[in-house]
Amino acid sequence: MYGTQYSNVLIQKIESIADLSSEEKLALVTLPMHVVEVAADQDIVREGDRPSQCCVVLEGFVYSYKIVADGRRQIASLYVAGDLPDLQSLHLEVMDNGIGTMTPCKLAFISHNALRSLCEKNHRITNALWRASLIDAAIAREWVANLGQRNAQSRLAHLFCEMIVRLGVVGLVDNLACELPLTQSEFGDAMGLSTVHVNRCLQELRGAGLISLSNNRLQVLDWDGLKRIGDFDPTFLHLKDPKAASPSLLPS
Amino acid sequence: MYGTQYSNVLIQKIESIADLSSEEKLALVTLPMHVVEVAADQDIVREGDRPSQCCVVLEGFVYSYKIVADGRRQIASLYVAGDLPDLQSLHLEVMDNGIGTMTPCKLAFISHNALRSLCEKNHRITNALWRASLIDAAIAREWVANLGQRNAQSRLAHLFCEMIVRLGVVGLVDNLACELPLTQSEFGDAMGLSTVHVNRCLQELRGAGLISLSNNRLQVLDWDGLKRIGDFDPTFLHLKDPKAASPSLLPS
DNA sequence: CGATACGTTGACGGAAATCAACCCCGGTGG
DNA sequence: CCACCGGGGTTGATTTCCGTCAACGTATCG
Repeated sequence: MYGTQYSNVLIQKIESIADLSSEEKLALVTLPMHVVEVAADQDIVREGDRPSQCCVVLEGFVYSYKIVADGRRQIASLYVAGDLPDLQSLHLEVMDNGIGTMTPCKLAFISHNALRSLCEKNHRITNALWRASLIDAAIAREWVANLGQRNAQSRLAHLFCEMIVRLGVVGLVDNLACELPLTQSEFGDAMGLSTVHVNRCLQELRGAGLISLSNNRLQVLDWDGLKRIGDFDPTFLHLKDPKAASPSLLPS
Repeated sequence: MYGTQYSNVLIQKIESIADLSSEEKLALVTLPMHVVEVAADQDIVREGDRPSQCCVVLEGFVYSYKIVADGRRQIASLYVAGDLPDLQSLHLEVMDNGIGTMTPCKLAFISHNALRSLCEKNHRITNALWRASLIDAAIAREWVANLGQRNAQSRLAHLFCEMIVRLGVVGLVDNLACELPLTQSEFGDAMGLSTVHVNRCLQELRGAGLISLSNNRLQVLDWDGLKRIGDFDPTFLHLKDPKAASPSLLPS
């Protein structure tokens, strides 16, 4: 089965970070992929697994996580439409983190073999995928700075800015608003905070007129203010088009 | 100038994570590189730079960092002999972090052009370098978990374990001891802790008989104990040889 | 010799965790 | 139909880990 009808989201994502010729787009579109619908709160791969395929998020929210000694969970990154949560498995045999769905998801699976042979034929696609994995790493480094140096309010503001920009790239932001279906406990696991403290910080952000957040929906009310509180600089997302990093300037 | 006499450290590092044929090793050894000695506490590249070359650490300690709003610094990773601290610049135009020396260093610079043309000629080298950058990302994710979920003592213990394994791979560990020339303030910037608290935690780790640390030298006294306190699992380093991840079992 | 960097110690304060309720709401099943 | 339940959100009281401030010791170096 070919996932042609879904491939636009992958293409759109790759094109936001690299240039593709029309033949390259065709090569990506005709990649054999296997589209699957997965319910919420399911593991896609687990720590220790040795996947033989990579997964593309077509719809829904996916996250990667690590469990530490006392059972606490750290969410290490969030993945949205167009992202490749386990691209690393193409070159790292065993998974050092788990990957799961936060919401019902539509996922496309592409075998390592198909990806590898495409990469051998086309350096520019190799480079684009390599670049995608480097951006993933850049996001992880930004999270290190976020967790290591910023206070709770700032961390959450930074995360909201990141998600607005990343979701904007794939057309999931309208007028500074987007779906963001994380529970407060999941925000806590992502930002290294307790649920209770997340709740209080959200109230402060709401009270300051920066955001509204309810029913899994984020609405940014003051983009510049939120950026300032979150100390957000979109450089680390390495978008080709810098305008995409200033969602408040984009037409909707 | 060819850096043949230094290339063994790069080869050794790449071989610890991927297989190389002798032609591939030759290709790496004959890569045109420019060897430079740099004093301690110098920036190699700064946030916002657009490098045209990548740097290989031959000797010394290098780190990457980010400065956040109020001037605080987060050290995002440490790099030792064999590491490529700014490999990302091969595919990401502008640096989103700075890179600096902690000690006097010997560095080899390789132009992006040379690296790119080598990659075009040889997929296996491309894949090995890609793999190196994915391991970098895996380390960053592990740091996210470290900063987000572990307490101060545990974070430091985890860092010590990581450095023992990574330095062991390039032959810089003898009998569970290595150079680790970070000041307590630098440990703090790396682990998101204040200098004072680093100091107190180090005393606890020393008091518990797990390590001794002085004069820029780390001696692990109880590897299993340190691993336990640090909740350390070397999977995330993705070494080819699992024995290298258990330094206490290795002959010295 | 003073200057400076690094390490150490004590006192104090604060950000965030923990503990424990309680509310609201949608689902479900007796 | 309504009682019950569980998940998510909210709140207050209390605790704890860690940061900040400030002082002091020690070693190195120009």
